Amino acid sequence: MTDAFLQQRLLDINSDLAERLGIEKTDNPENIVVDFSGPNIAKQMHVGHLRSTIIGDCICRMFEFAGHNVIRQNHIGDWGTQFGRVILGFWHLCMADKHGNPYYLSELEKLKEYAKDKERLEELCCKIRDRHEQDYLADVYEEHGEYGDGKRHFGPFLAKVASEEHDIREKIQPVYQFVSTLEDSVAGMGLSIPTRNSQKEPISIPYESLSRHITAMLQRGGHEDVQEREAWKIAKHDTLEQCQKIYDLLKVTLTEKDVRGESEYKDDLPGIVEDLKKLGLAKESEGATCVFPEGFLGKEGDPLPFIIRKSDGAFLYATTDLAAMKYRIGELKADRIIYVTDARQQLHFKMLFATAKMAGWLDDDIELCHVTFGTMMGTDGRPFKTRSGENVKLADLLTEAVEQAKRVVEEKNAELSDEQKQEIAKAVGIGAVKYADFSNNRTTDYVFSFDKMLAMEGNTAPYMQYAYARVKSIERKAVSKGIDIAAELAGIKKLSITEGAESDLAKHLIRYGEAIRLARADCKPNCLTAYLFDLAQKFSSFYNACPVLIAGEDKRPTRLLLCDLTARTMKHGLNELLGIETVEQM
RNA sequence: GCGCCCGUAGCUCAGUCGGAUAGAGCACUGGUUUCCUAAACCAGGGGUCGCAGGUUCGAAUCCUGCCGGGCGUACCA
Repeated sequence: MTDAFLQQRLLDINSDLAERLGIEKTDNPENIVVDFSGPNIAKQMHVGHLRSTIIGDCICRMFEFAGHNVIRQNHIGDWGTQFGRVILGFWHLCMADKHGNPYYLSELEKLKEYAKDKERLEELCCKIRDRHEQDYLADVYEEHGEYGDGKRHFGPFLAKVASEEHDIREKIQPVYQFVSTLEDSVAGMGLSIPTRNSQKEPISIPYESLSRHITAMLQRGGHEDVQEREAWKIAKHDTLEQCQKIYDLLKVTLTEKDVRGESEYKDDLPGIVEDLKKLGLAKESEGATCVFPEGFLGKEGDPLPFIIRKSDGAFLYATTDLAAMKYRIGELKADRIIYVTDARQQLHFKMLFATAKMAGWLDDDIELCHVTFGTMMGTDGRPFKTRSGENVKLADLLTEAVEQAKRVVEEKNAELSDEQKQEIAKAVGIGAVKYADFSNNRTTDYVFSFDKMLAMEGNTAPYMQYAYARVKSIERKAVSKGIDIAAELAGIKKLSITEGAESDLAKHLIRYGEAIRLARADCKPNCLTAYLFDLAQKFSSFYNACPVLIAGEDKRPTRLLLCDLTARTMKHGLNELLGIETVEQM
């Protein structure tokens, strides 16, 4: 690389008025659908959603910057089995209301406590089941030979809930957990519970499959379930509101308009199954409707099914994903679809892609891409959980990160105002969580540690943010010394790069576009963080070796330019592409 | 059993469509503040790239086998 070339590139970047640091847009803009985040209804976002959410967001930002038309799709889990659990949860809320006792709270604790004590667990489950049966039967009536349930208590309760949604807000999540935990607990105990089938005939089913039974009935499209759907809407709205707060906190570019959940495809599901049957691809097998894509083998070497309808008639995520894919190709005109999920879903997506291909739903030029990532581990080397083995809520994790960052700020910079400290703590804490994730190779598991991610040394958010703050500090000092940076940079025609640190920094600055290209091509944010870390290191060396403001007239403009380009590049990378905040002072 | 991912310095990891003495960070050792933020910088030690073959002028990288770990493998997502 000649000096002339290097200087010309730096001057070109400096004079780029489009704020693109001299990086061109693509000549070939595509419609790129990115499916990411996808939290579940009635469950708070937990650490399991973090990676998909922020990696997916980064991918969107990178393709958008390249000039593509990115269509974000938050494929939330609001149909499927959770649906039945939410309804069952509401039923328990109703019964708790009737008894004047929120039994689900204390019983949830006990179910967890007795998890390893089979005898006591069984005793508790029997007690719960017996009360359930009594409550259910007390709410059933028969008139003129017609069998109905929920007319006395559950129906009116749901009507009340629909009109007083704020009252229910706090209760959905614990009761949902209660239902899930109860289901897990009673599995294999051989308990059964009375309910009805879709012909409104009384039947008895295994207790652990009650929520699935409800799901299946609702998916068959019972018109008498209007109330349940109304209540479910409240739960969904509530969950999304909580999620949006977290997206905003994380600086993730998802909004309500990007939400298109599983339920949006519910009316398409029977058609999907029919179409695949007509094409001769879907067959009945062990009561379920399955596609057997070529090349997928099960344990005994037999063909592996891609199940699109369960034996109880309910649809599942395979069906929904097929419907979503048709929508994205047909309505959104996707040229490329990127799915961002954990690596465990690889087989599902391989079979999904194979099925869509066999069905002829894919033009050859449509690219399907499954971007996977590893599990977040605790420092003990096991998947990151709380001490009691539960998923860590994302809201709690982020709060903790900001608090820990606040402590560091207090320690390092006690003289700042409270407001400044809080702002810095937020940028550093949230930034640290995101940066730690981005800087690790997507495909491998990574160990989550507050201590490491909040360290000032090494490839961390605070180190980057500090480097940025130091550049900004030079600018502030320049103003107080009466140096007009804008004027010096505008009039710059020729650079003077003599020191090794200057040249190292300069050469690195002109390679930003290359780093972005690499990161985007493989959907690997760590390529970008590696570049930015190198940049911060090279700047720090330069900062130490080459004084800027006291440099002679011959050197100062060049050094000011290097500072300015460093700041612009770091800010662009951190803010625009990674969604990590920078602060002017720290 | 089969499939996918991983195995690189004491620790955490980059580098993997072949290219020169294999790179960071942490930790460890020593040094640097009359000068723009020391949350920094500089210097140093430390690696048979899991093992064994093969392809190649050249392999951490590609191929085969093995060992070790993780995940998945019919009605959860």
